[in-house]
Amino acid sequence: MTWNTLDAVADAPVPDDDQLAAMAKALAHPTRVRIIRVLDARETCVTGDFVIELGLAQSTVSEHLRILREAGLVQGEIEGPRTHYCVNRQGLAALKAGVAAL
Amino acid sequence: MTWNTLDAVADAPVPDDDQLAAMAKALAHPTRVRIIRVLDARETCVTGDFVIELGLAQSTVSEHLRILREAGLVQGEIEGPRTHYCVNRQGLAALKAGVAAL
DNA sequence: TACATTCATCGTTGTTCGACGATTACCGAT
DNA sequence: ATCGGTAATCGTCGAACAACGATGAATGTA
Repeated sequence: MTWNTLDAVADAPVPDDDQLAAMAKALAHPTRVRIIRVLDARETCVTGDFVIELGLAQSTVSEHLRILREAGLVQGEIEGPRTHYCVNRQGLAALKAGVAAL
Repeated sequence: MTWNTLDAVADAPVPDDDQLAAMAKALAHPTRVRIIRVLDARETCVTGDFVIELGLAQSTVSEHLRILREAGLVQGEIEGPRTHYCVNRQGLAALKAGVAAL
C-alpha cells in the first residue's frame, strides 16, 4: 500500500504559487531537509532509521515524514511491520522546476 | 542605505541544511512567492505597489518583505520617502543551487 | 493464542506565524 | 516649522507548528 500525494503536484511539472509555497513549507525545517538528503544518499529508509539518525522521538519523525509525504516530496510504502520511504522523484522535480523558474 | 542580508547566504552558493530550510521558509507562503514573481517581472517595485497588487494591509506587506529581506531573497533600498525592492540575485541563486542539489 | 515490534495517530504544551490597526520615523514640499 | 505621504515597527489575537509521550493498529514470531 502506498500513500496518496497531492494529485496536483504529482503531474504538474511547474507548480503555481500555492503549490510552490506548499512544497517550500514542507522543506522549511532543517530536519526535513536532512531527511531528504539522507534519503537521497541511502536510496530507501525505514522510519526507525531516521529516528536513530536524527535523534528525535519516533512520533516527531513520523510527523515530519507525514508532512513530506503530503507535500509529495517523499513516498512511503508499508512492508510488513515497517514502512519504507523513498524520494518522490516527481514531486521533487516539481519543486526544482518551480524554484528554478523564479 | 541598503539592508543587510544573512552574510552566510550572501557568499555561499550551496547552503547547508539550516540555511536551505531558512530560505525555503521564507518562500513558504503564497504571498511571498507572488512577491518574488512580481518583482522578477517588474524589475523593481516600491512597497506601495505590492500593497495595491496584493490587496493586503500595508503592515502585512511590509512584514512579508522583511522576511524575504532577512532571508536574503530580496533587497530593499530607501530612496527618499519610499523603498525600492529588487530581487537579491545572489540569495536567489543560493536557493536555486540548494534545491537543485537535492 | 499471546507477545514483541514497528509505526501512525491522538492529545497536550509551548512556540511561532499571519494579519491587522496604531504608532513612529523619515523625508519632501508648502 | 508644519503638514502630507510613505513605510517600518509595535502590540495583539487567533491559528498553525514542533516536539513529545501515550495509545492503538497491523504484522511477524514464539
